[in-house]
Amino acid sequence: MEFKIWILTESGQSIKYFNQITQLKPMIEKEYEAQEVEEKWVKLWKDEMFYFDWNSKKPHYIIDTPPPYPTGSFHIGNTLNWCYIDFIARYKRMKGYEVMFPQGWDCHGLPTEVKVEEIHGISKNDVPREEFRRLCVEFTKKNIERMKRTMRRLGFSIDWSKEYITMYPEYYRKTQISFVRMFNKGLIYRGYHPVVFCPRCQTTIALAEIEYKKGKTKLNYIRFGDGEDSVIIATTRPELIPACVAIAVHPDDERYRHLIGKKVKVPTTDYEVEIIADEDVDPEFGTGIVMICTFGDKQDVKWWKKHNLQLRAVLGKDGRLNELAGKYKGLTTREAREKILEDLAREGRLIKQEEIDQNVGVCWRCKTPVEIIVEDQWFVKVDKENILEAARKIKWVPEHMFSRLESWIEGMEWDWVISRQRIFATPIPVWYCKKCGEIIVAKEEWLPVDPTKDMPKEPCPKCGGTEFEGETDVLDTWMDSSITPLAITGWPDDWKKDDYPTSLRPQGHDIIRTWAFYTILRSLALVGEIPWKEIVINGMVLGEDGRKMSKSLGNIVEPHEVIEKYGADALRQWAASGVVGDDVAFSWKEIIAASRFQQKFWSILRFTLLHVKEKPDESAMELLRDADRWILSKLMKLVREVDEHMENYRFAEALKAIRSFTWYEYADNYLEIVKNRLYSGSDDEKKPALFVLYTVMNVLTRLLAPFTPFLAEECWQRLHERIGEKVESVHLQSYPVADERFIDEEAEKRGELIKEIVSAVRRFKHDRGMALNAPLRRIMIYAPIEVDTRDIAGALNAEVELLKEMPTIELRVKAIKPKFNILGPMFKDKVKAIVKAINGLSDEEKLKFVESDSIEVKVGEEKIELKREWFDIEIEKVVGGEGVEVLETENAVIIVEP
RNA sequence: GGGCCCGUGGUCUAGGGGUUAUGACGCCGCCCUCACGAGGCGGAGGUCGAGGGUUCGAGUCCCUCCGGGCCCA
Repeated sequence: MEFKIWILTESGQSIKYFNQITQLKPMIEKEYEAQEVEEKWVKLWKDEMFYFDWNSKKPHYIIDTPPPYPTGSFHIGNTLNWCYIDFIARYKRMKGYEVMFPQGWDCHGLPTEVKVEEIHGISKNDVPREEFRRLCVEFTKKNIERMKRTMRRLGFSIDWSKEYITMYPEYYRKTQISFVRMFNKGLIYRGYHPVVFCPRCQTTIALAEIEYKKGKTKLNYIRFGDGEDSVIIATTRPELIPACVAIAVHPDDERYRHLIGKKVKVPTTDYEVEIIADEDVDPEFGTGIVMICTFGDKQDVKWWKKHNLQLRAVLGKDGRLNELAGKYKGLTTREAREKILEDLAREGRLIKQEEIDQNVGVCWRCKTPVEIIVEDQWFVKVDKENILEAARKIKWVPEHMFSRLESWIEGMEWDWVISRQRIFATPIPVWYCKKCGEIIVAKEEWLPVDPTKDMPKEPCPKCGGTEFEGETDVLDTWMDSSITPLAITGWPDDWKKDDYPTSLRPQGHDIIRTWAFYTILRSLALVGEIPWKEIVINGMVLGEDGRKMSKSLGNIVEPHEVIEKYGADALRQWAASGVVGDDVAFSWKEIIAASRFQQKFWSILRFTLLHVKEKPDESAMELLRDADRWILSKLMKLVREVDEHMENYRFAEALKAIRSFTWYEYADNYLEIVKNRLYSGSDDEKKPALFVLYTVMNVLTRLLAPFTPFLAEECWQRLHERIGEKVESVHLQSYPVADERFIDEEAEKRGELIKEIVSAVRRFKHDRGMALNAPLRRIMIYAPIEVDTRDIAGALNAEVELLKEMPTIELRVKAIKPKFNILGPMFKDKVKAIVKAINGLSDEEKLKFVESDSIEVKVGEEKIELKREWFDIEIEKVVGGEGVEVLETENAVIIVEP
């Protein structure tokens, strides 16, 4: 490989953080090949670049990264979330922090179980629990690998040595410890709770597993009680009358207010229930009187909890009514419905029936309507006040996201149910004594444990029994993921207390009520502290049509499609384009614009490398011209601005500022202005321009590094390779700091004037149909400040003369524009009249006003003195000259001899 | 039904009391300028969702309505 050797001698490339020598070509290509460059750096960058070191003396910055659910594809919504994290991580790292950007995987859960059943054509109960779990683990591993590839391709600066996987014993041991500790603190208990149940599949199912099917049903009007105090209720579930525990009306319903508090007998039974008031009752539905049963639907559960009603669990797991239903015992719901309606009709209690539309919850699998039954479940106590108070101590970005959590907490009606009747999840480390029924919770040192195959290491403490029944219920997945900030800080074995709370939680607003809420709850319960100092919330990614991405709408875009067409950096720039917290619509236009910027930046690099051949030394500083000082001053202000935006997570603003400086100030103006000097100037003339070229490229690549890590690295390396300097990755450099020596307001004014003059003359050439580099005979400039004309001459291809005095040009006041922000508060409603008076002045009066600094006008009967500085004055210059064109800009008069 | 957010040229968007409303894409015209034609220069295009209110002055603040989005019932 001769080529490689040449590179070695030419540039001495030997960068400790790269896996191999970079193959830089001596000539820079015209086109930026994002694919090629990005794939090269994915291979060259070493993971160690981003390893976090607990012993580092730098301030620590720890990110509680979301562990995604390993579905197998890292989607565009994840991309947005992770881009934000990576912008922050890279920025903080360059700002001198020791950054931890760990990565976890939230493995457990129903979708994987379903997928595994599908792939293997089995039901989870067809194989031993352990075998089923093994299949899930295997499937999940593959998915994780696929997602990791996408994440690496997107250039995320993840510390892969800090990877955690919740389905592995090392992690779920922590989950189990957290369970045990909270149980021992009395924060976890076992109790009755309604659950959704499929009578055909004989299993409880999660709310997420319910499908809703539109259908028709009959609304039955049924009379409860007799005589004066009888009421007519409307129900679609007459078979649940034996489960009726109350009757409810709306508190403001005039028709029924007198009934509140009274009791009424429930038909088909021998007991009475109370008539209560509740605002959730819809007076428009049916008769406006509703019966509450345990349980017809979720609303019943809500009422049951709220009003602390008794429980009449008439429905058994077999889907039949039990002894509480009296003579209807043993009937299925359908049979019971017919029989009860028959009986009620005979008694004259069935007043009428009408057909209505109804959404029935059905089992996603067998489409059988689901029922709500009551079962023993495990709960975590929810201390609403405590959690709210803690959540207020966290900085929410954007702030209004806190109110989502707040309203959620305030509306919470019951504790967190953490038990699931599933398999692929963290086992609940509990047994029941077969002899006395005592609950035996595992000791910490026994963990991790699977109570369905492991047994307690001690006899029952209550009765000494040695036979146990292992808990088959498992934990809600949120029990795994709500301890992530603890897990990444080494809890419980080697907990870095001093690094807690962690610095940042970045996550989507869709899981504020779950992940954010549960994490705060658990952190308080386990260590008594908030989990993070700040939480940055990202929005959802919508399709190009502004609707949520979904298969049925066909508006899904996958990251790999974008990467293949435009590369990861372009996708990352798109991710930066929105406001943090807002939903962001995907946009190919934005991607294309981003990739054009990359090409523009590449062209600038190409131009830079054409001229810059060695590292400019400081002696260039003394030779700087106005144009040079101007762009350097602007550059430093850009650095300040970008830094401020980054500190406040305003990525769009930061990137926009970089892009517009690069393109519209630097490329379109500065480079055009210095071109002539670079091509045909003397060494002393070139020197300062080269200094600028080098400095700007050096600063811009670092500013861009968090956003476009690949492009930035490539340009950074090419620039240094060109000047023969060994450098480490741009991602290990410090973020630019504004060099105050270059901030120079006067130079900026002169630079702006140069820019103004150059573009005015270019516009003039354009209007005349001349080529922009066509020669002009002579240009004379009159301007309020003195300016270096040499670059103007070069840029315009003309001789330039600076006039000391305004040539025979007459002045005329073109416009007097009132500054309303000054006049408004001073003269209130008289402003309009004043403006009218000013506009009514003659040309001479106006000129006199401008020259004398004040004028007196009459408004009605009143005389008002007006100051010049209360107005913006526009002065027009009138020239009598011949054979010249006069161009007037804001700050200069340009006389062109074509 | 509840909570939160958002309606600005054709499309997307900046701006959160001050005159003439930002930029991008698209559109129209001109220029093959030695880094870039996926470029440069110039231009047309908006009664800021509707109605009311506060104010000397309202995309901007308040109220109502209409439309959209997300989350939760």
